Amino acid sequence: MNFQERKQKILDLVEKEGSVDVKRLALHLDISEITIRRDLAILSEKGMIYRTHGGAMKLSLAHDPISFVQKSAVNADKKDYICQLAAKGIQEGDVIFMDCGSTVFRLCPFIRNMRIKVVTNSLPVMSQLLGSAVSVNFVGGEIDPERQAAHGIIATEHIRRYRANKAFLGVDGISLANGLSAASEKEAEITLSMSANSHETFLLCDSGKFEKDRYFPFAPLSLAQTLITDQEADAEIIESYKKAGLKVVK
Amino acid sequence: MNFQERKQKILDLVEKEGSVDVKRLALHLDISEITIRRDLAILSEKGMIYRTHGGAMKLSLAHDPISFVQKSAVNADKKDYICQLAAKGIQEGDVIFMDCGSTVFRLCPFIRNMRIKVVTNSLPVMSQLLGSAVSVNFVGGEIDPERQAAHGIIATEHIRRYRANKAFLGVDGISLANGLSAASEKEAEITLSMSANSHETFLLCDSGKFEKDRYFPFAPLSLAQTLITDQEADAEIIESYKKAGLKVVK
DNA sequence: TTAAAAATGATTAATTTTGAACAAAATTAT
DNA sequence: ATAATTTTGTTCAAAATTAATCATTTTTAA
Repeated sequence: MNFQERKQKILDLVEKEGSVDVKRLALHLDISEITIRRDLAILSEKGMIYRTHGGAMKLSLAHDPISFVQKSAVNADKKDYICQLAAKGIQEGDVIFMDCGSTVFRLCPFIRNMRIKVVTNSLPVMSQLLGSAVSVNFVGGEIDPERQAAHGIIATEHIRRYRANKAFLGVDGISLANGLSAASEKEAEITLSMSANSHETFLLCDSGKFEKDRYFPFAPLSLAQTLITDQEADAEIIESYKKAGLKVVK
Repeated sequence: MNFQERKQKILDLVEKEGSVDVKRLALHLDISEITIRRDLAILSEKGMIYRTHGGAMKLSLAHDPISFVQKSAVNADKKDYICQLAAKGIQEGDVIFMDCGSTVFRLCPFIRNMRIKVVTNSLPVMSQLLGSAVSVNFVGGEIDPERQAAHGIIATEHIRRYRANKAFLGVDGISLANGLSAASEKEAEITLSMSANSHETFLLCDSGKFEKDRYFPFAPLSLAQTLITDQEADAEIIESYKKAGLKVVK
């Protein structure tokens, strides 16, 4: 295995994983650590990776959205389960909306290899899907650094310019009495416009949010056609949502 | 087995496997290693394969895609000098356009602490400015993964919605005869609309691009009011640009 | 046929790459 | 803050690869 081949593998791994460490590379490529270090030194010299203590990182956009990745790790299992179900509802050629929720974000790995168009206002989603088979359309507007997403008049106008088959949206709360609720007006606005401009709306919502109302109730349950949730969801509550007209997948 | 036959087999193998090594080729083609080396030297001389230590590999695998950050590091000194000058032209409260050129990208560190609004179609620029004092407005649209930026109808429409004091734009070529030229139609479109919607247009252009024409000439010199360049710029050329109406800063 | 030219192989020296050992620097834990 | 650990840089030696030189074989052409 010569330098060129190692270089390929290292770069691939850095691209795929976001970061690598010397030990694992040495083991994986079956070569000494000192050589890996030399390789990394060359690659970072060329500006192709960012050298860290003990390894290297992807440079470019990787920095900021990483913080989001960690946040989305709360209830990761449930969210992944939900996303895996959601991905089954997507076909090649689809045009889909994805909002800036942390559950929706976890849909990315499941759709990277699909030839679909994604319209999103979420920076982390875009970052995850760039360079994949997915064609990404980012919703423009003022960027909220905290939410890592675009919101506002221009963003909703942008969304209105497009027509999607499916919208995959997160909500912060859902209840029979007050419908869907969000933690901020801004997010609600995006949810509404994405839903309005897509043929079918999927709600990605873990069971922990059932019968919880958040700061800003903004829509009836009927905004969505399908609710995708996890297996711990209470049967009785599900039944009541079904009666309200939602198709529930779990 | 003569050279022509070996050449064919070597090329086939390189194509199929991606990479080959001298030892195996010598064994496989039943010929000495030195001959294989000579063959590889000829093939690589002709640019048909990439010679590595101990073997050879496919050109496409050996050549690595230059990342944006890496590209921006070419002529970094000149670019930084230009950007430092450009930053002096920015005041608190300004609304500025920044395009997706690699020179413009390097303006980011100089403006991070300014309370201004930046409208940009460049992902790296946005990434650099997020979390700083700058308020970032990202131009939406289809994201070109290679250029790391948004282009197209929706992007230009988005730009038209805003009015900026100043536009900081890169060009790929500039000449007295043919004006400004770009490497792609898409980039030219963005440059034009940013310039049209800002009060003053600054061209950030290192002297290496003077009197060079690129693929797509798209505007006369008069599109910009000010040209910011480096100190190595030829005095005579500068004089001619000044006569054409440009204010030149260096 | 026979000399000249070209291609190949063998040997050896030079170069490049890799690995090992250890001190210096940086990071982490106490 | 201090000690322990990890990571890194440096130096040197070993191994692998290549380049150079020259002899041998094969091909070419008069």
